[in-house]
Amino acid sequence: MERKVIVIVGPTCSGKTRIGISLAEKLRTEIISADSRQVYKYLNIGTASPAAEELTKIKHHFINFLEPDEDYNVSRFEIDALKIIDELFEKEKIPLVVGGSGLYVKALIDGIFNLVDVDEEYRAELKRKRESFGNQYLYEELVRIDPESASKMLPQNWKRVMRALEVFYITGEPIWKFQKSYKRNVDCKFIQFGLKWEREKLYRNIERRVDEMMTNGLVNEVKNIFAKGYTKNLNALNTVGYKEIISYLESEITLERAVELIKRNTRRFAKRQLTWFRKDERIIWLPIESEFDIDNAVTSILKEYYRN
RNA sequence: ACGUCAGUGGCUCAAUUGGCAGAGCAGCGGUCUCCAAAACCGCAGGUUGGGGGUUCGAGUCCCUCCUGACGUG
Repeated sequence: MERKVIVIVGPTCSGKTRIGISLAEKLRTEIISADSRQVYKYLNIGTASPAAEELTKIKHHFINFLEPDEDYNVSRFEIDALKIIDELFEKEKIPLVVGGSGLYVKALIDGIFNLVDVDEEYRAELKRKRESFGNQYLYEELVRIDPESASKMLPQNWKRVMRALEVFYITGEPIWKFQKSYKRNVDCKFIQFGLKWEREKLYRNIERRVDEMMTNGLVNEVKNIFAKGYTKNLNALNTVGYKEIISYLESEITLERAVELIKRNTRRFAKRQLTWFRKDERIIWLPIESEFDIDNAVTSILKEYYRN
């Protein structure tokens, strides 16, 4: 059997979940989710995770499989997802990847250099340094050890600066060497499909969905997460829909304002996703005008898949 | 009708004594090799309600008209 993988990408609220499930049913296969937030348990409403009944109908990988305080990252995703892909091929199923986390999808398709495990202690140290001395301090440290990478970043972008420092600390080599030399060989062909909506329609979908999240009890979902003992500074909760509700629960903003912000931040997020995916010329874009086209998209994907 | 206040980008507002019309939000574009729904960067947008006047120079002062809010009749 030829090792071809179907990948569905697109911004939030574009109908990936629905198309994915519909395709999975037709192909009698399973879904590999490439979503950095749906990986967490208890974050369902706010991440628009597939509904419980959908999850029982179709097997989904990487949804609700981590506690909110567990660490996860792209590199682990690449390794884990490749393993699932192999397993599916062995069962003679067509792997179906569905997701909106651009970097996750990219890592799966093109690979990402995989260093030793993250050094949590050093990360904490960098965090402390930033808190006491500021971005500029960290940046200057990077300029000293890896001026080439430093020249490509700004001091304000502390996450990148920290990552570069971290890589140097662990390996003794500048990060750009790994970025440049990395090559992966996987005997798999990935066919990517992107769901393309008119911007205005997409934004309308977003607004409608945020309203739905509220009526479905997003506030309670957040309260329940706290009730389980999790704290607000978890990466899992640094997520659109959650951070705003947390601000509301801490009386920093009104509920109305929180909803407004969720809508705004989701729009911005969608825009960033579009910027990311637009760059990838391998994506086959499927124009979608309305909900009805979602079914047509499934047909197009199947046709394209078997044509290849 | 008279009086008072206001009118500046799509929205909310800045702009010393008259001295280069600015900011936030919204919008748009971009960056991205393990916290990525994260973390960043950039761009555009204005005949300052219209018209006239004073002045080297007007968002700002004067006149007039328009619009809106409030007050009095």
